[in-house]
Amino acid sequence: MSNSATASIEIENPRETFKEFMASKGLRVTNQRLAIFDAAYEAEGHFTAEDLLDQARKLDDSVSRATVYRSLPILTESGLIREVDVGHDNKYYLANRQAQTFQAQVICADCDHIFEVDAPFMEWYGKTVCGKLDMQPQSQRLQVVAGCTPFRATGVCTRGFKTA
Amino acid sequence: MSNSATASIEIENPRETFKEFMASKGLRVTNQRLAIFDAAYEAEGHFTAEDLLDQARKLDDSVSRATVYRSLPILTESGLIREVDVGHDNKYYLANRQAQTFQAQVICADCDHIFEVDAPFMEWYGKTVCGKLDMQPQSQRLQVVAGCTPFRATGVCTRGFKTA
DNA sequence: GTGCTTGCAAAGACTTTGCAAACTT
DNA sequence: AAGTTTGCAAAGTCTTTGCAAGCAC
Repeated sequence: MSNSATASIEIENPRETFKEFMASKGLRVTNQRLAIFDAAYEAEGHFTAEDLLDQARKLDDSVSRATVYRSLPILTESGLIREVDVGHDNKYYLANRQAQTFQAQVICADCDHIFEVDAPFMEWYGKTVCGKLDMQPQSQRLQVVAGCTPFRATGVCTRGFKTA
Repeated sequence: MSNSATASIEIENPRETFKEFMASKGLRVTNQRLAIFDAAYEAEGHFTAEDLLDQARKLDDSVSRATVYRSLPILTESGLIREVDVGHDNKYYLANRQAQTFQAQVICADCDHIFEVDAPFMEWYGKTVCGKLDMQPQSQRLQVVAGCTPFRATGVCTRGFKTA
């Protein structure tokens, strides 16, 4: 799926990077923050704040919901996780294992799974449109909601994501 | 800004169209629903549910917040208004005066104004990506958050949108 | 008259915040 | 020791919902 020439620099040691980020910002390295970080990087795909709380508590049962909500902005600011807002529902988050460039999302209307897809032209688009408006792009997002052809034909989610 | 070949069919009589839509769905034509519709079409640009409540009450002071929230899905389903979800904050809505095709949004990071921009290639993009995933596109959105060059240079919003 | 709609107020869902205790540096 | 950070619970924001009265058809 990702066979473009898009640069995709692997982040070597994300946990250390996170500690260094906190140190550089004068933030303290607490067990709760590390548990939340670890939980985020253990996750396979996208997760919500609530998912993250559940997983972080398995690593450190003192983690509270408040701390998760207070940590998410730190994690996103560090670039180690990305926020993915698909609207309507909650916000989703995603470990940024590769320092990815421009990604679009395809949201399955049948199983709600979120697919991440490279979309390098988003950068060009942002610059082009903003140039006309005398503005400077800061971020962009592109999302497609789509029905799953095999699911609708067979009634089964052949990709292994549950049907709800 | 909108000089593409995009088809842009003007809706002749939106108010009648709305009444017909309700009749066809077996929904009753109430004063409240009409006031909400009228308020939506009086609005210049984007508005929130709360904005709509305020304006609709000027036309019919019996309109309640609950009815606004209950009417918004009807209005969007009829195609007479569009929902624009820029994430984070509330949802915004917009009278669909022209039956517009594919539009992207540019959100000003300085004054929060939402610019609507034609982006016909979104359709192509949705089809292309979904084809690879064996899916069928239902809707798509493209949004760019951008800083305002003149505002940052002069400290004044030269477009006339307030500074916050 | 029938039953969809309404306003009200309460409930929900998700997130933020005040405060004293606990912890990092 | 100094000052952040934490958990808890309460508060906040936006939206939805139960119910009896009211209105469109």
